[in-house]
Amino acid sequence: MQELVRERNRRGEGGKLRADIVAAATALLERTGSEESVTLRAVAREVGISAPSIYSHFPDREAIVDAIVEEAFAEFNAAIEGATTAAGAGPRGRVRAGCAAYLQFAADRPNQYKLLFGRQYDGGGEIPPTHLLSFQLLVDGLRDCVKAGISASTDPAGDATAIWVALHGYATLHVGLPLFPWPDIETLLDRIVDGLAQITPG
Amino acid sequence: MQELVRERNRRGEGGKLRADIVAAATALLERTGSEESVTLRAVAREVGISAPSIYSHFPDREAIVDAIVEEAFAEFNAAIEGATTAAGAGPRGRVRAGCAAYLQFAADRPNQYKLLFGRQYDGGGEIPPTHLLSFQLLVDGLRDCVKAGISASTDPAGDATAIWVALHGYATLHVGLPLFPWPDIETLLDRIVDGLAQITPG
DNA sequence: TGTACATCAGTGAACGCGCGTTCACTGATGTAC
DNA sequence: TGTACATCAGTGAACGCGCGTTCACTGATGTAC
Repeated sequence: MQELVRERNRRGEGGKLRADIVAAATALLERTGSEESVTLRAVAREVGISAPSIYSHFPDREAIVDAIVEEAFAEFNAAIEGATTAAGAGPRGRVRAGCAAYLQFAADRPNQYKLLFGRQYDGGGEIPPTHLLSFQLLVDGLRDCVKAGISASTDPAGDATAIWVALHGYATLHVGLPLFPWPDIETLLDRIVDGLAQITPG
Repeated sequence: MQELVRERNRRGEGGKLRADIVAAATALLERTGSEESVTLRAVAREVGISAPSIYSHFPDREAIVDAIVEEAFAEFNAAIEGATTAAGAGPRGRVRAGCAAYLQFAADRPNQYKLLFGRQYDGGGEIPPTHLLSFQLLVDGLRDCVKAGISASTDPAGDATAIWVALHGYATLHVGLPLFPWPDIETLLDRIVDGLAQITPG
């Protein structure tokens, strides 16, 4: 709970406050563990401004949360994409690296992850592509494995879904149940990827 | 929001109110979708009593939630155990039936399911056996598959963990993302069980 | 170069709300004599 | 069978709290003349 008084921005630099608000809200979310405790007043306290100041940059509390989600998805996608497209690995290696990065993000920022994929989403008639980029990369990866002759999959999208739910399940259960006798993460990842992508042995 | 006035219990029947409170709280949770909205006052409204009446039966708000969890786990475990021990199926059939019942419970009562496995649990030094009964049944089921010679698993507990996270991931993602092009649930279950339990083809 | 002024980046006080919890109580119901 | 009384199953009013949001404002900073 830092109660520092912020220095006022220069004229024309009011926009800086917006970024500070999102950063503070993100920190608050990660620290407190729940979206509900990212209150408008708590965010203001964290930034070191008065509560009404937030209304210059966000129409209401929910808009702050939306901004956290947007920024978190950007960083999440960048992490997965970066790991997946890293050179020097075959198609299975790229899929594995993407899955590992997925779990790494969830482990590093569990509450941001929970916000990304733990909320109800039924608005807008269609899921924004940003939300499915990691899934899309996974489907592409499985297709590459099939092309390379190392996967027996006849339905890469369906198998990618199976892998995705396994990753999501591990990401959320592992955080909530740290006392469970979890197997080694590398072993578990191998089993999930090889078992569900139908990687041919040998 | 029923605002009905409850009939006062007879003497010696005060205990009935406890059950009514838990039932109302559970209904409220399932209807509103979040634990936070199961407030003491909302529960009282739902039952049709005044807020202070709850203190005869629960020391505080959290105790109500704990009671929901306890009851929900009992019913969840009964559902899985019932499906698993149903006669007339081989070891793989029993595992599959248990997994199907797991997903059925999560689909029927998503918010109770979320409360069971979506919360942080690090208290008490050890996870209560009630919370892991379904997992234990799954491990036993995989062992039976190995014994029957239809699974190549060398680590039933580890493979059961992989299956569990996949089930959990599907249960939670499916509820939150209904617009996603989900594959047929039976197909997905087959892939998860056969792929991760290392069921030998044929 | 000096000054009036517009604008920008905020603030402080107040509102109504629902919350958890405490307190002193009430009135029906069963029981002892 | 009648009645005084204890007990039980609740109630109504009040508290302090943090919340989201609105309102009228302030004071520093840059700009036009």
